[in-house]
Amino acid sequence: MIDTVIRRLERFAPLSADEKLALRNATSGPVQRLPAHHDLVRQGEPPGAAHLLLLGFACRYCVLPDGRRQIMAYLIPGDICALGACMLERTDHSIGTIGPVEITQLARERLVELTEHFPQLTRALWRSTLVEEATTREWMLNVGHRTALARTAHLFCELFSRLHAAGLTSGNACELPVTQSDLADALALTTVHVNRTLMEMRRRNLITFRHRHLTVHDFGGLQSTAGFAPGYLHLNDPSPFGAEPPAHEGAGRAASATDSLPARAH
Amino acid sequence: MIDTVIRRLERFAPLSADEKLALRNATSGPVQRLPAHHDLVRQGEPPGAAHLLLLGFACRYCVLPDGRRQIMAYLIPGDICALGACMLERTDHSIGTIGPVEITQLARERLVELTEHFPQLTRALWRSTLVEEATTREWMLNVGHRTALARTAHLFCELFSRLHAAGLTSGNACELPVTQSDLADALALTTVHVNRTLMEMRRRNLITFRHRHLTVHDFGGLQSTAGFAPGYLHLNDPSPFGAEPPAHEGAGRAASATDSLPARAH
DNA sequence: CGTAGCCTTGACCGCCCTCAAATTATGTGG
DNA sequence: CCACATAATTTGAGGGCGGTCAAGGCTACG
Repeated sequence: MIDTVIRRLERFAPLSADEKLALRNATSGPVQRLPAHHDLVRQGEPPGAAHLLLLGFACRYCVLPDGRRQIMAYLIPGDICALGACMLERTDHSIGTIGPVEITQLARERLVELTEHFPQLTRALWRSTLVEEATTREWMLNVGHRTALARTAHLFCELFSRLHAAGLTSGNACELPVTQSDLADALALTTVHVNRTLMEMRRRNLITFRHRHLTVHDFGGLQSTAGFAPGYLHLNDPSPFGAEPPAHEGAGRAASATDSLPARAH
Repeated sequence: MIDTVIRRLERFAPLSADEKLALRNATSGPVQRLPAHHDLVRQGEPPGAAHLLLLGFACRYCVLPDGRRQIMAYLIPGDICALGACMLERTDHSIGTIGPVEITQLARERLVELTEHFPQLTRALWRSTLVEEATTREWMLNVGHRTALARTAHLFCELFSRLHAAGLTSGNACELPVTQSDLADALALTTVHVNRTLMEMRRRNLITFRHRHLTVHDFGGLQSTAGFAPGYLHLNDPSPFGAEPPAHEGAGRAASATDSLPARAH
């Protein structure tokens, strides 16, 4: 798994052998198993350590005074959780597991050491947090401007693309260990409406999502209903289904030609 | 102005004399005046340079295929525009002026040099982008979960606090050179509804916003209608109006005791 | 086999959008 | 300094997307 992380970081900056070794050493601690709904970092507390997520899903979230939860990012295997939080003195959000997960710690002091000695590695890590920020901005577009259908489609496009890049898809399907309620919290919708939207998406033969298992029937259709342009993910990977000009590319929405996504699985 | 920037960066990491000097030199270029609605960075293009904003307002924004604009951040004097964009190969958003501005450039090569030689400065810059990200997350809460009234109040709380920290307020008032349409694009509302909301806020004697001039009549009330907790801004400055326990601090919303905001001006 | 969490469906309602038009600033050339 | 054009603000009427409340069915797991 650490190889996946290094490969991803090297897209952001070339790493020397020393830097790779240092990163390996920093993440070579014991593997911890954690249950579902367990907080790695809690809002308002000083950050403990960062964590490399090996298995399972986690999320960055906030809880509002009235108890509603907003999920601000999904974290998938290969992601470093709480890297940003770890660089600040006080965290303004929580990071928690969704289902059971496996992680390995990346101690805060080690991280500070790394950033003091290795400028290229630092740049790579910085850039990876910038991509997270770009994703957050895209989510802001999602909750602010898109209809429930487009919004949900967009989330599925993003997750499927990221899981594909991480090698966690098989064909046009993948495991997505989240409940409809987790989706609702990420989409700023109610579970009731997420359910209706999922029904509608199945009716349109875009996707089916059952038993925490996602099948994409028509990625092109999904993409165009979402207005999904994957550039912000900075994946640079071959897209899940080949190549096709991204749909809905009107004024200003930019997408590089190399990472467009295709119309139809099978 | 550069002193303001350095002071802010020093809250994130202690800077050596060398680092401060290098930063001064990097931003000592000629002052440029730019008109309103001028793009500094354009969505999809490789980033040119970063810019230190000296006077006037700018914003980070995206334009959706249907022409709607989402403003994702307001940039005020003392902010470094496009720092994040400059660290990535391709920008996924635009940065444009709102009214006329004065800026000074920070060339990309200089920025790369700085980050290669000065780890503390790099950390400070990194952290400043992390605070931007935290602000983006807060905006996501805004557009996703708050009513038009709370949403607008939240934006005013944030802007007033930031302007206060930058020394750009006078008493309970400040210049806010944005139109209702600019507010609408930031709040994911229509101008029509922003107008109605501003009316309502004046009726409640919270604020008046006329002729690009904001007067805060009741910051405490504004804060509590917004559910505003300023921790995410990492200002560490004395709050605009003194001290008071933040309102609406229910489950999970954390705020440090040092940066709460007060009930009433005068 | 029982229980708790998760999913599904229906009826009703409210916040904010849409469309349209009037009124008031802002700015520019004469 | 005024005439005019353009931008910005204000107000009204009506409609739709998604929320709320409520109840029933399904699935997983001990």
